[in-house]
Amino acid sequence: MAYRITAQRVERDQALREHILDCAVQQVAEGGFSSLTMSALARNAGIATGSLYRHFSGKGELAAEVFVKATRLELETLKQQFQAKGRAVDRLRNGLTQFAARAWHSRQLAYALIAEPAEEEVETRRLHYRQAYASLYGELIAEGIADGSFEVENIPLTSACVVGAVAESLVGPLSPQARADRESGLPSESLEAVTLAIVRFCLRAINAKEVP
Amino acid sequence: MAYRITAQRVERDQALREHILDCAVQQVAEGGFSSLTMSALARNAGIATGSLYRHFSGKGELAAEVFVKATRLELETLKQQFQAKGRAVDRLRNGLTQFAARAWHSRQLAYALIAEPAEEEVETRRLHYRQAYASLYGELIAEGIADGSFEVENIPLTSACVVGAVAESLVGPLSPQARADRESGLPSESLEAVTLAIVRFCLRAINAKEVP
DNA sequence: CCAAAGTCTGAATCCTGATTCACTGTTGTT
DNA sequence: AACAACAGTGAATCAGGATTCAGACTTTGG
Repeated sequence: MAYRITAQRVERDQALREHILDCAVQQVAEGGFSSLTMSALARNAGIATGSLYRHFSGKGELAAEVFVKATRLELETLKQQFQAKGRAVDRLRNGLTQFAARAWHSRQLAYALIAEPAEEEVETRRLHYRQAYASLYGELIAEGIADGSFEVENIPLTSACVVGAVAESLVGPLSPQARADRESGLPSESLEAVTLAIVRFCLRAINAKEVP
Repeated sequence: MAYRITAQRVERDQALREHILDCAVQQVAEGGFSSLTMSALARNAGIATGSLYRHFSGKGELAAEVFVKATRLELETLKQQFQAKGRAVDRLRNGLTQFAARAWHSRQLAYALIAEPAEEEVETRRLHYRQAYASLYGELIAEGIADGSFEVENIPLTSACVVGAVAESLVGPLSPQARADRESGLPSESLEAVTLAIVRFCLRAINAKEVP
């Protein structure tokens, strides 16, 4: 016995793992999942490709963790808004507004998380997190129903619709295509217009008593 | 001069091209885009891989044409419903119902067209056709507004939301994940429940006077 | 029937990244 | 210090599917 995994080692490993993930998220934020190659990542992180495999079993797992790390943040942020105090309508409106704004301000990342084709493992997580988003909307909708400000029959399906509506109305404006259009001078919707439309659409869809 | 492209040849070429596309669509309908490989397709179509390249410049173009062929059919079908005679509400309801039913009955294909990751060229078309769907909804909504049965401020964005809501509520139930769940005995929503939820959601979102 | 101009074939090749692994560097124990 | 056990390196290898291309075969016009 001449070697033991010391606490220091464990810490370093964790730190390095985080460092790798941070670099990976940044890479995705800048060039989407398609730009996330093992060699580029290794270069960015300042280590050898082989070393990546000490921390992740393979590309799929890595990409999935990147997705989860970034998505979880969005989910938590939304959750916080939804679980604040105040009326359900206001919380929903604030949450949606903030979500759209965040997506707007890091388009590439938002597009990558919402719609960019990626590894099977990422798609699995995507489905899972869409469910999670739906549940979040579902809870809030249920509260709104309870206090009489919303009216919805099938909460899970309605929630799915909301997730879809939000995603689609954002992905259009966020897509690489739209970016190309924008750069070639075509006019496009502003954040404010998109936000307003989404909020109205969703509030009406769930029969909110009060719509801006 | 000892060879000329005769009419017969042209016909044969067109027929073969269609045959290849038909086989490709069928393959996608059975196993999604991921099952669409050049060699499998060649085998299915009864020709050599090299021959595929006489009809399509490459995999990307081929996949894109497959997508377009299948999607155009759905779009046309929906268009027909939307441009039938009758009140806008009814046309919208009928269109959505039919769209959902068609997706439900060929799940794998619907999933492939709506959400499966695929070649860049396919993604481009996907974006384009989502726009086309949105335009279709947009026209109908405009008509409904004109006759006073709907009320919407931003038609393009609202239409995008509708597209998203429909896609998401269908893709959930249609996804490979959901299929796995279903097969392992978990209960899931019925077509009727999904359709009703979608119709209600959309009609309310566009402020329809009459909601089932 | 022949030569010219195409078309078809499918095994061989190319491409693009992920993955491996023999070797070198580190760390912890005695 | 010396050794054992692990960690890091990155060029070489692998994987898997698209693409090519040198014949073999067809069609056309004379």
